[in-house]
Amino acid sequence: MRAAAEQVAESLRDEILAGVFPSGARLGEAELAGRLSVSRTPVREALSRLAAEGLVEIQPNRGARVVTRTPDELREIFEIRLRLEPYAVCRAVPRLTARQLDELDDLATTMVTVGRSSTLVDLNRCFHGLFIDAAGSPPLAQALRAVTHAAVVHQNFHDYSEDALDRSLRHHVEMVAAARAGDGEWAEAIMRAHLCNARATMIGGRP
Amino acid sequence: MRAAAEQVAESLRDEILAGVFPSGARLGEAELAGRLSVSRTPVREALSRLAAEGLVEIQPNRGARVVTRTPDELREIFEIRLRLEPYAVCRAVPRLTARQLDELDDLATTMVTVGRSSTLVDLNRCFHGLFIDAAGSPPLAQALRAVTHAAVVHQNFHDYSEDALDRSLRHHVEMVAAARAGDGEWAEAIMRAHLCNARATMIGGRP
DNA sequence: CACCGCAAGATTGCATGCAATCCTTCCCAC
DNA sequence: GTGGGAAGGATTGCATGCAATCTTGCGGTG
Repeated sequence: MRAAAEQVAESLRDEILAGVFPSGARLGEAELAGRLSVSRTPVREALSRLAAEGLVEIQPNRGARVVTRTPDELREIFEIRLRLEPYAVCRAVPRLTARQLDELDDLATTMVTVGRSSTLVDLNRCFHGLFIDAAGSPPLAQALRAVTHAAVVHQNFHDYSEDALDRSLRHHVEMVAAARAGDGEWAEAIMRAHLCNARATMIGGRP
Repeated sequence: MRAAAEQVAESLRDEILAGVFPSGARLGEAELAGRLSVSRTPVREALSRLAAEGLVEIQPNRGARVVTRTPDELREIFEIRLRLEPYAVCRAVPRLTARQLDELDDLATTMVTVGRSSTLVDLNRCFHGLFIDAAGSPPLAQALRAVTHAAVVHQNFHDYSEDALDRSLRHHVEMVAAARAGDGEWAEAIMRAHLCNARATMIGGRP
């Protein structure tokens, strides 16, 4: 993409995922343009892009807002992730380099030590993102990022019970073990459990 | 989206999916703006949008082109569809109205009669799109449209063998029967076979 | 007191203009 | 004859300006 627009999009994406803009926050073009010292044109382009990524929604003549998902949509997003992300992990395992394995190890162990901090969601995003990238399938990565991003916006680990959070972190560690063992099937199974655990705690039990 | 930009995007989307612009065709901003009697601004916005939809790819300072997928990417797109579209059909079946069932019937039977015409791909797109919409899950629809669009660009039924095309059309009819019976499991199974059949003929046998 | 209509301010949508980058082609040196 | 390089044209990227639309606050009316 274009340099300035790319920078604006990246900055906005980071800030939205970091929670700087809460869900539903209004994103005025002029305000963003002023904040980043660019014209409104690249801002509009970035907003368009983020809208397609599922991070913001644009209403004609009414501006852009950070997306708000209904509980139903959140549940659906997990259904999609459950069907794609385990597959991505299975594909990724045989392609992981030693360097990437170490990085995953770092992320998993760090997440255990940092506890409930704001960096936890960042580390989690990196962890899942690394697997998605390592799957080596641009279409898969595109499809998954759209839904994982949308989920992350509403995920801050605050809702996790002590038990659920503990399980989630152990899943990461176990997934790295499975990856080191080269067992894609194992890693895929853990990812499936990982997402079910997340779904149960985020959405609540089956109604 | 904005009125003019929306119109440009829709027009471009239709023309790309209709094959007016072949895969890899250059999409100059000035040319498109002139053709549709708008300024370059909405054209740029539409191209950005279509890029996010996976229909075109934008290279910085080098303009936009209709996407070209490698065989590997096409194969991956089918892997994604195989994991999402049967699920979408299963969800859609209990939600289909009588009117939608009739429409599906029309589409399926029409596709049998028209034979290998250029409208076949359009009808096919409507058929699959109706199921996707009827699933009633915006995130699922978004994820699926991105990959199905990209696949349609490279799909013109020319590569289908007589047998494969026959199977494909019968699948549609059977899917409608399953939907009328309210049997989501049945419809889901046929959709899975339908996609495997398409994958086999479009990609070729397993290497 | 509540509700509807209206006008001013604010914001978005599009057109246009200019600078930056890329592609083409021609020329020159080897 | 071939390869490298530079100038010209063409195209993209961004900034700015203006018209159209929406939001907000106020006044009037029932």
